Amino acid sequence: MFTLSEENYLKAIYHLELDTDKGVSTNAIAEKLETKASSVSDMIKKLSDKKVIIYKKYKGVTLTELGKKTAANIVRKHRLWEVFLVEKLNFSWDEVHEVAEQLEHIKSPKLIDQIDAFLGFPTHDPHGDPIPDKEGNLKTVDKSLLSTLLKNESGICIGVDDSSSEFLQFLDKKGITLGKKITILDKEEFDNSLSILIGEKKLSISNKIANNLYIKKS
Amino acid sequence: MFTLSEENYLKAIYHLELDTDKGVSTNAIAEKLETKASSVSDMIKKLSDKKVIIYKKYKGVTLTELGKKTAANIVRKHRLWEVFLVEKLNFSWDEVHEVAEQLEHIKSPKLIDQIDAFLGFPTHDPHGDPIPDKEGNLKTVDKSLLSTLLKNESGICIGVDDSSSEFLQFLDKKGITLGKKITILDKEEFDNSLSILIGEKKLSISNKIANNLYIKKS
DNA sequence: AATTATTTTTAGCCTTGTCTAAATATTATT
DNA sequence: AATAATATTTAGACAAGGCTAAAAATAATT
Ligand SMILES: [Mn+2]
Ligand SMILES: [Mn+2]
Ligand SMILES: [Mn+2]
Ligand SMILES: [Mn+2]
Repeated sequence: MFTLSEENYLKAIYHLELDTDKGVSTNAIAEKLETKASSVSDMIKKLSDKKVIIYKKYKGVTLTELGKKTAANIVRKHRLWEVFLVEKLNFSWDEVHEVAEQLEHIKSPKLIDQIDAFLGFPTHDPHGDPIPDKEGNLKTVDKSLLSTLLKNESGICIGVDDSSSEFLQFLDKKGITLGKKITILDKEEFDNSLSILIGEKKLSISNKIANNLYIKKS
Repeated sequence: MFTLSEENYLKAIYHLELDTDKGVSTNAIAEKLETKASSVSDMIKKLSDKKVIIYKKYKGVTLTELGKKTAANIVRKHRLWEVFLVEKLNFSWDEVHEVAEQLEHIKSPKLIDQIDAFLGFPTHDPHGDPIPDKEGNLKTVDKSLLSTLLKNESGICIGVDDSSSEFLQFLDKKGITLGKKITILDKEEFDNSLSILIGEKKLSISNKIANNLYIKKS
C-alpha cells in the first residue's frame, strides 16, 4: 500500500499537524525528516495523488481522513513495539526508539493485534505517549510542562517531550521516572531553575529539563 | 551494512548452496527469488564487490566466510521470529513465513538476542528447521524423507520440506504434527502411496506428501 | 567438429527516492 | 509600493534495483 518512505513522511506530517492549526510547511517536514525541501516537494505530489494529503502549491499540507488513519496506525505500531521491547525484552526506555522505527513498518495486522493483546492492551508507551486505538483515535490527556508549575504545586510525572536517549539517560541518573510524584519546592528567578521534591529526594533541575517533562497536576 | 535486497540474495544463495557442491547458478538464484537472470547478474557484481561471494563469470557463485555468516544470521533471525510468532503470539505454523520474511531484516543485535533468550534458546523453528547459532553454525540432524522408509519402519516426524501454507494446512487437517511417531504399515507399489500409523490413527497418504515430510528413524 | 540449444552477461530503459542549483512565489522590511 | 529575504517548487542529475531484448559464452546434439 505505502512504501517505507511514504510511511515516514505520513508519520512526520501527522506529528507536525498536532503542533499547529495551519497546514504543515514543506520546510518543517524537511527539517523533521532531515532531508531537503525539494525532496519533500516531490513526495508531497505522490502523497497527494494517493489521496492521503491535501496539497495546495505554496500552502502547506494537511492529512485527509485516510492519511490520518494511516499515520496513526504507524504511530500505534511504533508505540506498541516500544512497550513490548521494554516490558518483555529488557530494553530500557532510551534504547527502544531506533528499533521501533524499523518495526513500525512491518505489515501484518494480526501481528500488531497479537502484540497488543500480549501486552494487555497498554494505553501509553514507555515515554508516556498515548497509543492510538485501531481506528486511529488518540485520547489526549491534559498535561503541563513541569516548568509551568508554580511553587508548592505538585503532580505526577507522566511523560517526556524530548525522548532522545541522552535526555532519558539523564533522567535515569537523577532517578526521575514516569509515575513519580513531583512537588515544586522553589523556583529561582534569574535562571528559572527549580528545586523539586521527587519521592523522598530533593533535586535541583535546570529550566531546560523542566521544559521537557510533562506533569499531570494534582 | 547490507540492503534488504542484498540480504535476500545472500539468503537465497545460502539455501541453494546447501543443495549442491558446485557453485550456485545465476538461473537458480533467479528462480528462487522470482526475478530475472539479468537482475541476478547485476546483483552478483555488487555482492562480489562487497566480498560476500566469489564470482567467476559464467561459473556459479559461492559464499565467502563473511557471506556465509551474514546469510546464516538472517536465517537465524527468520527462524527465531517464526518461533516467537507461534509460541507467544498464537500464530499457526502456516502463517508465520510471510511475516518472518519482513522481521528477518530488522537490524538490532540486542533485539534478536533478547528474543532468543525470551524463547528459551530454541534449537528448531516451527517447521523443524534448525536455528543457526550466533556464529552461524548449523547442527545438521540426520533426517529421512518419509517416502524412503520401508514397511514396518518407524520414526518421529521432525520436519517438512515444503513449508507452503497449503501443505501445512493439509498436515493440520490430517493431524500430522511435528513430534508424532509414524509407522509404515504398508506401501503400495503402483502409486507409491503409504498406509501409516500416526499416534492412534491409521492414515493413507500419497507419495507427494511422503516426499515432503522428514522423519528421524527410530 | 559443427551446429543447436541453453545459460549468462551486457546494453539500454524505467521507477523510486534522493540531491544541487536555479527559478518562482510568498512574506517581511523599508 | 518597491525591494529584500525567505520559502517553495522545478529542472536536471544520480544511485539502487528492476525489466526486456540482444549479444556472447557454454553445454548438448548431431
Ligand atoms: Mn519512539
Ligand atoms: Mn515513544
Ligand atoms: Mn520461513
Ligand atoms: Mn521455517
